[in-house]
Amino acid sequence: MQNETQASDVTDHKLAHQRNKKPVKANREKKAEQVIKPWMEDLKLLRISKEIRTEILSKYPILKENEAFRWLMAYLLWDGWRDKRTPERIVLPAKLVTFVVSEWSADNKKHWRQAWGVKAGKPITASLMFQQFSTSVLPLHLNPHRIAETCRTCLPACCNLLIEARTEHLGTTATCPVYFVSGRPALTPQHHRKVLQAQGAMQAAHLERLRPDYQRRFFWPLLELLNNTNTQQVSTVLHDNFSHAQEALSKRVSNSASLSYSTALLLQIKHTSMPVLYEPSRKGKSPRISPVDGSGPALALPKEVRQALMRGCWEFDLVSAQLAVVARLWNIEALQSFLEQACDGRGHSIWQELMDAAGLPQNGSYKPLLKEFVYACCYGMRLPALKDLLLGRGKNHNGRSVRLTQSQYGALMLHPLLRELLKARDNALAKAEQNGKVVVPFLPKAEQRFALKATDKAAKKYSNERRATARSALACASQAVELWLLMPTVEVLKRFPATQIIAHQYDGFTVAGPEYTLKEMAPQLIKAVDEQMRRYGIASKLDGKLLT
DNA sequence: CTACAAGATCCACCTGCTCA
DNA sequence: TGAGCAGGTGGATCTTGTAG
Repeated sequence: MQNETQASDVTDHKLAHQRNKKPVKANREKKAEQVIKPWMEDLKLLRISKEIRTEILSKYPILKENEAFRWLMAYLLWDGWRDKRTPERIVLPAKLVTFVVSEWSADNKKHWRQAWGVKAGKPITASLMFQQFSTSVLPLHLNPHRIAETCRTCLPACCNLLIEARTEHLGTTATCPVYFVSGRPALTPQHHRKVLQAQGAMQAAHLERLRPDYQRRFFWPLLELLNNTNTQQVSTVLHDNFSHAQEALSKRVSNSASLSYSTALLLQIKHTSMPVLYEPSRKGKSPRISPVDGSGPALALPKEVRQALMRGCWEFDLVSAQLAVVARLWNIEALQSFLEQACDGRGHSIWQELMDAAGLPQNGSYKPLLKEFVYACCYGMRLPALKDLLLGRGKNHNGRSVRLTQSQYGALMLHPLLRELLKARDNALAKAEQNGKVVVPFLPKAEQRFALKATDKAAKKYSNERRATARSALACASQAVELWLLMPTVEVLKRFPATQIIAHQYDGFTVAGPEYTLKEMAPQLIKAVDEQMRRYGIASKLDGKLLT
């Protein structure tokens, strides 16, 4: 440990003082343990070796001050101070550490500041502690709104489970990896049944909580389906594919920050067998259904990693969904017929068309840029900003290296489809501002109107800027349509009880199940959604493929 | 451009302590 | 008791990622 020497300077004399007071020579180590019995017992149960236990005591007598700190220390030591007899590692969330630190007394904080050479005024953060202990403990995600509550209730319970798990494994296996992720331990098989019951109850409780608000909404069946998944099946799929996902992650060319971010997410997914619960946006700004509290990370993984993680499942998504939706909502006939041809296989894709128009090479590297550009068009980005986006100026660059030249930009903007799109969206914006709402006639009656809302940014700084609110309403409207288009899948999925959705990503979803069942189901699913789209004149289709 | 989640970091502001 | 400063807190803004 790099900080041993620093800290021992501060605390050694205190310990010496204690010892001088009670000069019992018999067995210094044993005596030391007796003095701070309760937390030593905990450390024993956690199988921190005696060698380390006594070492901790001599270096950090201050440990016994706070109960929460005692546990934190045990976790950190487990990782940072490993020896032959304490080989395991704990992963714990950054927020949990921060929380525990916030429970420290002022003296305690002062002590550690000194020990670690932290400048006064600078908070003791989780990352700082991780640095100090040079561990591979990773900061993980927790919902900040719920963290305090989670920590208060979870911490003691988790510790008990941890102890139980390790006690049960004593003598049976040499190693017993127990991880703490999001404050929840991965459990031994012995606990599994209990956990499944608890998870079932959790899913039921979640649905009951949502019921009063959303039961009458058109997406309720989907919400019910998503929140009734069999977690065991999901975690089996993920567990089997974990090595593939790691491989995919290591192959991905990426900067180290995003790599460690993804690694942390992956670890969290691996070691939490929690059900993925979904709910509509909490802020009520979007009709989209997204995962809640801790289940989100699967969505935030880079696409290729996520696909590797779900190998063997079928992934379905709508082809250029938003574009097709706006073509319909804003009556852009040229775009509509172009997309129809592309879907039928008569034409080619819109991306290809635009790349050809701008004279861009067909190696796929420009597609993400174009995609971002086109969607930005759909959501009302103004011309100068659009130009900056394409020419690689301005801030929002997302680490992309490609950009268009001035002449490529000029050629692209001359494309008739694009001009139509821009014209139509300006009309739509103007109309929305004039009416104070956006109306989508083919949605269920109660769901047709979308009031103008300020975006987060606009609400803060430009609360009077009405354009921004019109943009947001347009976004909500087309996102609702997207959800509406997917609704027929619920009926189909219910006909195949062996299958289930293991991830829902706004315009698509991933379905797990037996291979032959999936194969049989896929065409029916695609047919159902395509019918829905034909009914409303949306020029898109459901694309399904087996992830390999 | 929209929406979402979580983490890191900075800074304004508040609290509470010391000393004259 | 008020001036001045140290230390802590919470909000804003940035970042990462996802989906269109």
